[in-house]
This record gives sequence, C-alpha cells and structure tokens, in this order.
Amino acid sequence: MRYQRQDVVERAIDVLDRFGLADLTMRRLGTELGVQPSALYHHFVNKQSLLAAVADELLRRGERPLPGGPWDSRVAAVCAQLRDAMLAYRDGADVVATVHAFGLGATAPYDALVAALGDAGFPADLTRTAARTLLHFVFGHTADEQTHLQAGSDGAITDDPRDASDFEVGLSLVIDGIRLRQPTDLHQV
Amino acid sequence: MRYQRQDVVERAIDVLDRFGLADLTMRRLGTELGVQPSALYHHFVNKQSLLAAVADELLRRGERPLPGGPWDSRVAAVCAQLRDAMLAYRDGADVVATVHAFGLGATAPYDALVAALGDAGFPADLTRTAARTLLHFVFGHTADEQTHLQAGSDGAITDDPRDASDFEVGLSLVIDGIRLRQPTDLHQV
DNA sequence: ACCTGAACACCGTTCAAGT
DNA sequence: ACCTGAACACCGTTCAAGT
Repeated sequence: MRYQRQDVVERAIDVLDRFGLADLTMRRLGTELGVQPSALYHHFVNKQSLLAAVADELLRRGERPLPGGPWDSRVAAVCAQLRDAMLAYRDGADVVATVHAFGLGATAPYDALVAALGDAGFPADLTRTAARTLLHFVFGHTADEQTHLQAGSDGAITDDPRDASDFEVGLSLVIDGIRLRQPTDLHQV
Repeated sequence: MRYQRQDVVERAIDVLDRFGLADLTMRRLGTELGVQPSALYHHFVNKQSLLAAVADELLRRGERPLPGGPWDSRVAAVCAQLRDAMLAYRDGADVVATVHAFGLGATAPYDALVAALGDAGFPADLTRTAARTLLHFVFGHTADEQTHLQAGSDGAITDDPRDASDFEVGLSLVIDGIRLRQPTDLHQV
C-alpha cells in the first residue's frame, strides 16, 4: 500500500480518536498503516508537523457557517465552533492547544476572532489581546471539559460532573469584559 | 550520597531551570544526583508525582503577602503572584499548568482565587467558574509569555516581542466581566 | 530508609538502499 | 514518490537484591 500525506493525516486522526494522544506515536501510526515508522518521515519532517496537520484537519472538519449580527454574538459563535471542533475527537483540545502554543498551525481560530472583533472597531492591540484572552479561555476550558467527559467514559470515578453551561458563563465573563472597553457600543449592560 | 524527597525536588527544579522540562527526565535527574534512575522511585511513585511536587514547590517559593482592599485588586494580586511564580523558572508555566490539568497538585492558586472572589459575595457556582476562567487566562497567557521570553534568550529570532502590559489588559478584561455580574458593587464602570 | 543493577517495553529520528 | 531495514540515542518503570 502507498499513501500520500493526507492519507496519513486521516489515519492519525483515527488513531487519536480511538486510542488517545499518548498512543499516537510514529511507530504506532506506522503499524496501523502497515508501514515502517521511518516511512512517515517521507511525508512529515517530524512528529510536530504531523500533529500540526492533525490539528488543522480537526479544525477544518469543525467548520460551519458563522452567523451575521452583532460582533459579540459572532465572537461567541467562533468560540463555540472551536470548542465543538475540539470536543469532537478524543484529546482534541490537547492537540489543538499544543500545536497552537508551538506556533506550527491551528491559527484559524485566532484569525477568525480577530476578524469578528474587528467589526467592533477596537484599537488593533486591544483586538489582539482580546483574541488571545478568549483563546486561552476556550483552550483551557475545553481541555478541562474534555478531561472530565473522557474520565466518565473510562472506568474512573466521576465525582465532579462539570456543568455544560459553565462554558457559556465563562465565555460571557470574558466577552462582557471586552464589551466594557467599547462604551459607544454599550446599550445597557 | 543519600537523599530525601525534598532534596530530589530541589535538584529537579535546578535541572528544570537549567535545561528545561524536556530534559527533566528521571534518568537525567538520577545522573545529576549521582544515583540510579530507579532510586527516584523510592521517593516518588512515578514521574507525574515528582512533577506535582516540583509545581507545588515553585508556587510555594513565589508566595508573598497579599494586599487587603477591594476584592478585584486582591484577585489581580493572586493572578500576578501566580504569573510571577511561574515566570521565575524555565518552563514554569508549562509545569504548573500541566500538573493542575492532571489534578495532582498546584491547587493553591485556585483556592486563593476562590477565597478572594468569595469576599465579593458572588453565588458559589459563579465564583468557581470565575476562578477557573481566570486560571485559564493566567496559565495560557503566561505560557505564551514565557515561550516568547525564552525564545529571546535562545539563539532564535524574536520577531514578536510580547508587550508586558498585555497581561494587565487581558486580566482586566476578565475581571471587568466578573465585576459586571455583581451590579451592587458597580460604582462607575 | 535508601540505593544498585539489570531488565522490559517502549520512544523519535536518521540514513543508505531499494522500487 | 514512497518505502525498507537497521541502527542510534534515548525514555519510564519494575523488581529482586544489597546496605
């Protein structure tokens, strides 16, 4: 069997979803494809770039049309889309957050946030800070959430079932803080 | 030479600060102490618990008296203390955030935030969500910041020197969002 | 209480060579 | 263009045995 880059990415996502990030090794993925681990280095310079391609593909699969309307509901929609995309695959939040932290990919959500915040007419530096602050919240919250969700589907004890509305509350804390910086857009807070 | 648990933790922090988290391996730490790697398993059941002890010690070393005054400035002080403690050692943010995510330690900052937010008289569930939201921001922001700072002290190119005031702006976005939920405490926003 | 020595079951990555 | 086979330089962890 002969594979191209995209085949490898798809199989990597399959391994990720079935066995988790810790088991997504070059050797394991090679075995899964019926190929020597060294063969993967024909398609990717290293494991990091494989992971970057995986993260980007996860995000691509989670894409959906964004609503129009006021900037704050568009921002919330971008965050919700990002969260859902990451929750759709085992350890998805970990993968995307790690790739983003290393600066190798997963930049689409940041760009989408900057675009949505741009509509509100903030100064550029506040826009970038707000986008990063939102991203930190969504990454951190979703990783937490996914840990708890996956702990439930393992054999472990689930003593703290995180409430789903926690995401919305946390998100609106941040968005309300951003909205406060734009008094002209404040109708009644 | 014979060591106790605390000696090992201190040497681990030394190795962390000099060589980074990737080089803080059980084998490397054993070598540094002049001891077989297996000897470390007398002191810690596994590497995760060693890392948890390292994270808790980093946080302990960063402790300082908190100010009195209004709850929001106390909350900001807890966040700033956490940030400074993590920035004080190489890869500190990574270590503390990882340990916290795994639920093995590094719970002091969360408890301190809940205590500070408690003074404002929020309902308990909002307090917990706010504390977690703040923690996600501080962990994420500080990890970013540390990556950029350390990229500067390596041989790498530094093309995006993150501004130090970024932390304050991002933090106040979140705190303002929290303050909005407590209209009785809103003097003039 | 603390450590040795050897082993087990893995990693990511390189590289010459093959088709 | 894509892959093999072998090697290099590592990991975390276990366990019987030593002092």
